[in-house]
Amino acid sequence: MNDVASDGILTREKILEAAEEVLRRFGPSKATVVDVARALGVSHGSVYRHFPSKAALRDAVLERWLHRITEPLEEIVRGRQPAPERLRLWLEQLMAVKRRRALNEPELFATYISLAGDAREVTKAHVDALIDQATRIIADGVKSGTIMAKDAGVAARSVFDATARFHNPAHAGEWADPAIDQAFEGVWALLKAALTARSGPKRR
Amino acid sequence: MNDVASDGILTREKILEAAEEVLRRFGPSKATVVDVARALGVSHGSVYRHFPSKAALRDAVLERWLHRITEPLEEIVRGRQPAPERLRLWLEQLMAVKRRRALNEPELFATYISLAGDAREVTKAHVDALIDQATRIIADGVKSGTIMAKDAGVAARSVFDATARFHNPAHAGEWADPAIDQAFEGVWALLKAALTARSGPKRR
DNA sequence: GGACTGACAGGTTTCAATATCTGTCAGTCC
DNA sequence: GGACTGACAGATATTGAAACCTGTCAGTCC
Repeated sequence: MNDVASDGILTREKILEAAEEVLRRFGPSKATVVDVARALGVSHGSVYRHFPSKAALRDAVLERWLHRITEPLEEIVRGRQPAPERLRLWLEQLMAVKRRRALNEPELFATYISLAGDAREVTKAHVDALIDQATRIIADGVKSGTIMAKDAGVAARSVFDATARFHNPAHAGEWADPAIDQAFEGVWALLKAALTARSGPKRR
Repeated sequence: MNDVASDGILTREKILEAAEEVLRRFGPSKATVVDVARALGVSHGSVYRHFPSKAALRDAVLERWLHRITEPLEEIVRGRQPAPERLRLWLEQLMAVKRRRALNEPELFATYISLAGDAREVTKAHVDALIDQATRIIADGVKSGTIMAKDAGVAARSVFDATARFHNPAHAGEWADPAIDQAFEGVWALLKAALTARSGPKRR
């Protein structure tokens, strides 16, 4: 009995693909390594040759999945709009992607949420990548004078934190509320005001 | 067999007290109406004379519990500090209370969190009460010229949303992170800048 | 007569026995 | 000889029967 998937060689990539499909179908609580192996026509022992544990496999799947969020955002980061506008576009796109995934891939989204409790590393790396993107936009704005910020990195993290309700999966349940867009407008108005204010220390 | 608690009359208030104690001890998943009745030395049927359902009882307990959060904050709302300072104090106090409760009353806190999924009414009322407090502070600041905002209510809701990470129970797990205070400082700096900026439309 | 009881139906939770899963490794097979 | 298998121990999940809970109501008891 030897029929490693379609054409014979078991690669890390093939396992990841099958594992993602299994996770998508069964969800984080029901997906097993045995299922993944079965999908590949392989014994589960073989999977352990490529990944040290189920957790490592799951993390790798999610890393890939999260990378597919950050990657398209790069295009916006490198855009030519004025930085404040670009930051807003970036936030909108981020929110849109998260909401789309919460709707269309609920099982993987649930896996992502449950991950926050377990291995925080992958999640943290994802957040860091996003904040890095925001930092680049803001630094760009500072350089061209469209944004005021002492430290682009701190400002980016603060913008990310302040908009948590709109992109953090912990709030996914609230995204159905139609008032959410209005709420974002309110927060964005404050952030924009803060970032584009004519600066200088407060004067009483 | 007739020994209604200590001194004979079963009141709504006594039931609430006992129910809170039971919830505190057993948590939201294990507390039962029978437990509450047992604690009062009463049959569970009697409890249903005062509350139409277990959910209604649980909601009433939480309403009381949440009221004990908003009430002490009133003192700050009515304080004499300049509005921006008062808003900051109010936020700090709010965060402190939430964190203290998450630590000291984990079972009731868990009940509160689980409530977000079920009956949203009580939670919503609590949020509305908090936003009303923030609105009063901001309106006060607008009146005395220390805060710039077109609509105090909108600004208050936005401040509340932007600081969700620091007081929303969905983020309770992150409150242990020592970087959380620094993160709050960053967000507060933006909010303060936005609310105290010398206003006027952006001029390029 | 009105607050309280206790037995009840239908639904949910618990518990322990059974099945499945994870991670390992000696052995098979090209 | 290196990728893969399959049997294994210990841990985790599933299952079905029994126990328990919710919500109701006719009836008891001051």
